[in-house]
Amino acid sequence: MVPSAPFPDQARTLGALLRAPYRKLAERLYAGLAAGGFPEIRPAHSAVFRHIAPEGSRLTDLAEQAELTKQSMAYLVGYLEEHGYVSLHPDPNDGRAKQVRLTRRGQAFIAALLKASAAVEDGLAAALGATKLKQLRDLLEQADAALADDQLG
Amino acid sequence: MVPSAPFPDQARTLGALLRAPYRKLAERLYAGLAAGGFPEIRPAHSAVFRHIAPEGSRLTDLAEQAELTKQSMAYLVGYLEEHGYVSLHPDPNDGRAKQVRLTRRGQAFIAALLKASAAVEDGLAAALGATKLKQLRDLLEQADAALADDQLG
DNA sequence: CGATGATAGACAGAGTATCTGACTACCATG
DNA sequence: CATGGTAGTCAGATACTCTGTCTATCATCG
Repeated sequence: MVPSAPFPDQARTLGALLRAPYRKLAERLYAGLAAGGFPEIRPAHSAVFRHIAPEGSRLTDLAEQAELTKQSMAYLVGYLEEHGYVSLHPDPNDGRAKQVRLTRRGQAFIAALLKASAAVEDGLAAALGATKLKQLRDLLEQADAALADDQLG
Repeated sequence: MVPSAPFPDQARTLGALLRAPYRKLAERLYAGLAAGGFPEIRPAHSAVFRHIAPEGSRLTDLAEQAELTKQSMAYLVGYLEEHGYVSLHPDPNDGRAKQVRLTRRGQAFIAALLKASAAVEDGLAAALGATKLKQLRDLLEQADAALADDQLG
């Protein structure tokens, strides 16, 4: 028996409502990707894949877009390089900089990720209906935009 | 200039759509709580506060509800005890077990958290409209329930 | 063109949040 | 009361993030 919690359902915070499905989704997704041939990729690495440009990105740019420090991004990129998902090249226009580029394997991972994500969404569309799923997406975008606004309480 | 990313807006995964507002919300919330007198509480500690029963909970129960190992939960609870948010008591019915109870400070923190969360939601209601916020909450719950279902693709 | 300040990235070290494995003390059942 | 299960601890590892510091390179200005 689970005793009453101090956060009754009516009072579930929006944070809790956002976190719960996110966790489940991420777990499902990365378990599927691991089973599908990409076992070394973990959720944190999406910070790289989400922002890397097709023509290659500089470490500092990746860090800034992901809102991480350069050191943290270097840690993630180093791991991905070791495992063959990205390659590093000197930037011809800046002797200090390195370009991070996706390898074929990195591109294959992104394709698999998008496919796996679409599969989960299809399952969700089957459960909720496509209309509701679209609504959810739209509302999440609107909420995110509102939360990015510093005016907010 | 930000170069084109391989995840165009149309293709933003649901995971990305869930994570972005969650991160912003959590940052806003915990920054506010830190400023409001609870600087030592971090998001991970919500695993304790979310599940602890008013009459006290056993460590193992907390761990199970939060889907963490006993060791991880012990780590979080130990920190909260050090900082005066919970107290530990022997379980009168089981010599092996300990009850974790909220102190007044712990109760005050939960009250502040709920208040701060409500404030953010009010801001969001002002930005989106109360109807949309309610819809978002409902859809998140439905999506979470669907994701908990193992049948899902 | 050379000095000065800013930027890209690397190196060292730390802290948080999780895990696994092995252990002790206690409970429950036969 | 022996045997097996459960509650919690101890030890150690890993992942991911940070701060501080440093070198090499770039950009600008006199």
